[in-house]
Amino acid sequence: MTRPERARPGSGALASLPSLAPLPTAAERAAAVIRENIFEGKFQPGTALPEAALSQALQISRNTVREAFRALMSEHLLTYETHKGVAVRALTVADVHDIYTLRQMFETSAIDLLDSGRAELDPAALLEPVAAGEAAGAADDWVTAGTANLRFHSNLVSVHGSTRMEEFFRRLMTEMRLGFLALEDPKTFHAPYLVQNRSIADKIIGGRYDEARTDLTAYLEQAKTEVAAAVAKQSTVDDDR
Amino acid sequence: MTRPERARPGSGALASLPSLAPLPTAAERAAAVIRENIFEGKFQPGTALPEAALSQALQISRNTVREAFRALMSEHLLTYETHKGVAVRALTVADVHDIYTLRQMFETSAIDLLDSGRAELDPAALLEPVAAGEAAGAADDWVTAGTANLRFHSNLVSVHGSTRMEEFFRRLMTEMRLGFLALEDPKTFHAPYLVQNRSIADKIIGGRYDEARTDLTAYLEQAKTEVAAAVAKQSTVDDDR
DNA sequence: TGCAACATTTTTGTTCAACAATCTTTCGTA
DNA sequence: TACGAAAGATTGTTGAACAAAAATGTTGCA
Repeated sequence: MTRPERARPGSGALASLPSLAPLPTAAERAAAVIRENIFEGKFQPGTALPEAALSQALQISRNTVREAFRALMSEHLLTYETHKGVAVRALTVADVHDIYTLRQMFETSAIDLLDSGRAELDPAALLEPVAAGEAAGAADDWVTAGTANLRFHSNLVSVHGSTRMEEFFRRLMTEMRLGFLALEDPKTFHAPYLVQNRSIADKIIGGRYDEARTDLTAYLEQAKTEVAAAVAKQSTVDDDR
Repeated sequence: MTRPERARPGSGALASLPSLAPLPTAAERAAAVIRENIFEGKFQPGTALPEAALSQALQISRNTVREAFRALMSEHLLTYETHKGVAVRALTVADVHDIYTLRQMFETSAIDLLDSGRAELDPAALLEPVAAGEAAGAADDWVTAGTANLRFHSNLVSVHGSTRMEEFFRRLMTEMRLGFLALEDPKTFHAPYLVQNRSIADKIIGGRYDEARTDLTAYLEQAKTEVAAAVAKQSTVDDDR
């Protein structure tokens, strides 16, 4: 006998839940804490993170702090120089342009794939993040809204079916979150995109691929301009300090 | 007064020279040695690398060995599992397909860029690796020929002008070298591609982009089949051991 | 004052020995 | 043979220590 069908969270929704299983190693837990602090804005871009300070704050040995740093470096959240230690990554305007150029390439080619019938897409993969973004926006939680937004675009790229592309795109999304930190008013930035994501999702699902491509390209161009401006402003502020 | 013009190494040629400057930290030097051993075939794919053994062999402490491992993990040369340590990466057939799909995407879109005049290319960037490959082939040095081959394709992708794409493509090239390790007869594999690279380079430089695209696609398809077969064979051999 | 050379302090790079936690292997028993 | 417990090997982590490099502070001089 089968159990009655009941509503289940859409694709990707569970991914945003905090994992219940505690991370196995101290280094990973430390990395998680540091990562959290970066995205919370506690450790601002450009901030140096001395090993001794983190060792004391997290109550772990310096060697373990270093392991955590290595992990975050490979996530491109920290920069490193020999004998100078690590610092929270600060995006440059060139970074922002590079990132959006690649997003344009990966996302529009995903639509091409759908358009030509070489790939298929579960509508829920787009609708779930859109709905999650709208819900977060309604609750005035713009960090969650931003993350849902990124999940929308990641799921679109997933139609390529390439594990390496997904991994690479995840990296780009991580860097986007660093860029979001530079925004002065996240609400003003994110709110319009909630509407646009809904529209793009509908067009893709409805098979109106040309319109979707056009809208997406405009979307990315606009977002790039805004984030680049925010990052530029941030770097001038840093210089003044 | 100007010095007389004299022959200079073409673009990228110097990159293949061993760096004279010794690496600053012991961890980096250790990583270089391990990397070397992998590509020399001394550490074969799938081989576990115990920390204690490397520590003794390289005369460095276990902590430093771990730092070297971290670096190589982020280069995707080593795999890692908690409490199980690291092992030399062994490509799967799925990996090979994924890699060639992405190569196809990046390389043909580079030609598109040239075709539409949105980017330009220094002919030397293609001709130098082609010549280097031919020279290495003539000297029966198929490791160098393989590396020159990869440089040819990297330089093609460079026309995108995206630092992240270049970095990502370098990763793919590194993984290709892991795949080359599975080849039974490198000469039989590489020799035909020396000729094809020359032909593709000529067509690109000559503006015959459609032909170049066709040839390149055929090239990649053929190479994918061969490397996938070699990797498949290698994995069955490993299973038998 | 401005600046260059030197001395001091801080921070990173690395080692070592030790122990806890987790696999792997071995081996005795049912 | 199959199972499971004990023994052994390997990884995860610590803390202290010192060398080496970078950052900082100080002095002396033009």
